[in-house]
Amino acid sequence: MGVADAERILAAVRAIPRGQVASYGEVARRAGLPRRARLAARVLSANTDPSLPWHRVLRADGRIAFPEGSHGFREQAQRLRAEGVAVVGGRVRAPTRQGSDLDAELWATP
DNA sequence: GCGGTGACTGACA
DNA sequence: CTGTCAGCCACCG
Repeated sequence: MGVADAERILAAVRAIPRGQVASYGEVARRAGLPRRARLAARVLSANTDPSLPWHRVLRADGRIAFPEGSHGFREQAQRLRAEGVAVVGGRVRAPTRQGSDLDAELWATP
């Protein structure tokens, strides 16, 4: 593994549009590294680039990965809300079936 | 080398 | 809805 993998993961994170989110697993998959969700998490924890939209990355179930109440948790929730993403109880509004049709791709948020 | 530890996941109970 | 559990893999003592 190496810098190349980390770079691809960072690129995948930077590719998440404003107001949208993706899971660690998805980020890894888009980086060409399927099943490497943990690596994606590691890369983010090691990241120093302040311009990286790390807050758009969540767990597969839509919950924020940090423990509730922690600094990271609060900052991520705040950053998400700042760009219009609804965060309720540490979790991003999931793609509830009844909505339109194909919002299963990425979770856009009103 | 070995065991513990995560910004993780999908399957199953 | 909550909880386990087996995979997962880089890192660290």
